[in-house]
Amino acid sequence: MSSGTREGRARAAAPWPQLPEAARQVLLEVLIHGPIPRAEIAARLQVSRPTLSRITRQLFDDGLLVEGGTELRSTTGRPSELLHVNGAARHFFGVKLTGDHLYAVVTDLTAEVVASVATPLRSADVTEVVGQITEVAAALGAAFPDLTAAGVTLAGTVRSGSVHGSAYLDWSGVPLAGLVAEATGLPTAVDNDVQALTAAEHWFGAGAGLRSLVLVTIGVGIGCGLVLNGELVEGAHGTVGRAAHLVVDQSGPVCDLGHRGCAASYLLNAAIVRALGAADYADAVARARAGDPAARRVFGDAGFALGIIIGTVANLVDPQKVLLTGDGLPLYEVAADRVREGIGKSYEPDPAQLDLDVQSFDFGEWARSGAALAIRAALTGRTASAR
Amino acid sequence: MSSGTREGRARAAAPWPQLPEAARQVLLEVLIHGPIPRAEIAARLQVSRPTLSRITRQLFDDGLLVEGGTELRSTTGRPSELLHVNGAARHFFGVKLTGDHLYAVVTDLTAEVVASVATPLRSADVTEVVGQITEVAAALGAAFPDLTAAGVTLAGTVRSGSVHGSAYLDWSGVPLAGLVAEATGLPTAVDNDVQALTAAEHWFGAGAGLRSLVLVTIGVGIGCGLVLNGELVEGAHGTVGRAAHLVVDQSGPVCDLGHRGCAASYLLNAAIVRALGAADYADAVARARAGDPAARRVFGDAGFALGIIIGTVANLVDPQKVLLTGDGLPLYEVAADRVREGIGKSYEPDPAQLDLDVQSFDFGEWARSGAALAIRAALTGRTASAR
DNA sequence: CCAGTTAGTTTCATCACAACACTAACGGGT
DNA sequence: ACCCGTTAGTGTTGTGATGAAACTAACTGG
Repeated sequence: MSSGTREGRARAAAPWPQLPEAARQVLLEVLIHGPIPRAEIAARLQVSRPTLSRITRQLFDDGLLVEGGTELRSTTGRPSELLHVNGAARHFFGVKLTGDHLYAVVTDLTAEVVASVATPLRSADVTEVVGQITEVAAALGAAFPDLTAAGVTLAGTVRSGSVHGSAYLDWSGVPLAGLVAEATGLPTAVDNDVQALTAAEHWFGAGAGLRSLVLVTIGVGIGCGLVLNGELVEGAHGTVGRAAHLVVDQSGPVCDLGHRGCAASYLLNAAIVRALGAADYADAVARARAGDPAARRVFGDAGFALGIIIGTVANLVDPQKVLLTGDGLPLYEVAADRVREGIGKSYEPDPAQLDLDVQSFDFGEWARSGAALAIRAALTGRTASAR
Repeated sequence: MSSGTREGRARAAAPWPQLPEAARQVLLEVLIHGPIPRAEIAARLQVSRPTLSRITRQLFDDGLLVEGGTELRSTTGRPSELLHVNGAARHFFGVKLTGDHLYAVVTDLTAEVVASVATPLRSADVTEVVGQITEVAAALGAAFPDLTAAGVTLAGTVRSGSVHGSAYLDWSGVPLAGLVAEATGLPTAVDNDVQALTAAEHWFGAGAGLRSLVLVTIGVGIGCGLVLNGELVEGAHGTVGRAAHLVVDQSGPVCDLGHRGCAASYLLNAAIVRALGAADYADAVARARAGDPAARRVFGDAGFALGIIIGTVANLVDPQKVLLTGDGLPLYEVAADRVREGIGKSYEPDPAQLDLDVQSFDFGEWARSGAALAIRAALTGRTASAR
């Protein structure tokens, strides 16, 4: 049995070149900091230029890096050649599972989406879902024979590739990474969706390369991810980023957990829909945009609660930047002033030092962050799959 | 001017041997994990035994490491020799400043206090305070000619050795590390007191070697420090760990910032004294211990607020351990059940996974954590002083 | 007292690295 | 147009750190 998994890994790992640690670091640097001259990489990684030359040559030979364009870093002298990641060199498979749907994408090495699919889940049974993932991987992957790794994200508690509790799928103790790796033959990483999105933003998004970062997602759920000291905070028990039930106003509505006036009771899409008696979230947003006073009040209060969350988390970890995203983002359009008010009420330092960055969102982001997870695992050598 | 500071650093850095990076890592490992066999260090640092031998020999020659005792790691074979840090090899100077007092200690390399002093501050003027620190360093250091480095802690915002805002001393933009380094001739590190205490607990205390850790201090102020991914979280603007003003109950008392029912309004020593009309905190504690119903209620509410803070922070960062300490610790003795209640109310995962560790406290800890800061700076090479 | 086992050290070949020296590519002055 | 100064990038080579292998040391149990 153990030899079986070992073979599985060997077979799967084959398409990914055995990069030495130094080469991985260089590739990562180019990935995160975009087109970048050699000199800057050498400075960042504290290596000499000859060493960097040797490493980049290897990466050129592997087709992972290409040169393109030049940049004058000073008024005189020879211009630098800029290094780019050759995205097309490898492709990755990303999946987001919800309670009833499967969203899948194929991205290139720069996490650019090149194909995507969304289908309803046939069943919530683990084996069925793994089977369906495998089918989608085969279908999408047909055009990309160089699929290198897979990443699966879902809402819930994930510890080292095993799902230990999921809000929408009633799974517990499911070694999903191993199962998907075995079924697809791809090294597979599995993580919580918000964690994966945080990592994706930190490597490929608005938070690229920052030392610290807070990501807040709003929508069907409320999520929070942290990057501190340049690393994703993983949590000792896989339950990092619980910020949904902060107390906002005890005379408020009641949430699912029975808290009166917690952030979730104002902020969740479902809470907004319920408070307005709207048909769905889109309807509620439409009413707020049309100027309906009740809708504006409900969205305003939700915005205030969001501000409290942002301010509270920022108080605690003092990040360089706070990213806000999620399918509930229309809330911010409608009630940005109330969000600011909530931040002002809770954030203790000078509000000017809080850099809030609102990132547009579509549902494909979740699946893309699965692919980003796969890229991350491949590059850090943590093939969280078959271990 | 710049040559002056450079000379200052060169003069001061002399007593600390120029340890190569690898040797520093080994020394650190022994410091944090106590008496430890070679094999374990080699495994942790991923180096071969020959390499480790070479490094330890260097450290023996420098007098920083000693062998002592043996340990049988298996039933058969030669026993391992345990490595200890030779604490007496170096001494460090630690200072805590309050608004009106100066607390100073000398510790050895293992952060064991070997001498201590407390004196009133003659003045809150920067130059005066630096002068007084220098006097105390000279007096205490007379018995320890091998003083290697100094560390100063105080409440307030500290960024790279400069004090940018202090609650009790009205300083702003004071390059304290540089000033003390110049006056004492010792490489000097300066940091926020709670940050320093967190670092001290992480290296020398109950959180030694943990990957993640939350420290909550209660007393005159409320502080919170974070260690995540094995590193102290420093904060992008030096304002990490603001947790004092979390909303607990909006029908509660009002704090200094005008918040109604925030944690600080219940929890600060001053708030408890005020609520009870007590003479001082000791009086309030005595009344609660004697069973006075009003006192028990006030302390109980404070305990509940403390529980909310602990639960909220633990929700967010999911630490391996939460350490509780500070001069307000009698509160926990009196109202442990209400603290647990507050945690239960706010902490979302299974409360059993929250490992709360209450650490006894005396005021010398603050100064000791200054020395720990100095040790940390010396060992990580970050002489935060003269830069 | 010897075999078996693990700890620690010495020796030595290997390898990665940075210093050095060189070529390449650019702007600007004459 | 051409040279010069400047910076980017690349071979070459000596140095130094490392781990594999072999060896010695220290212990237990038969």
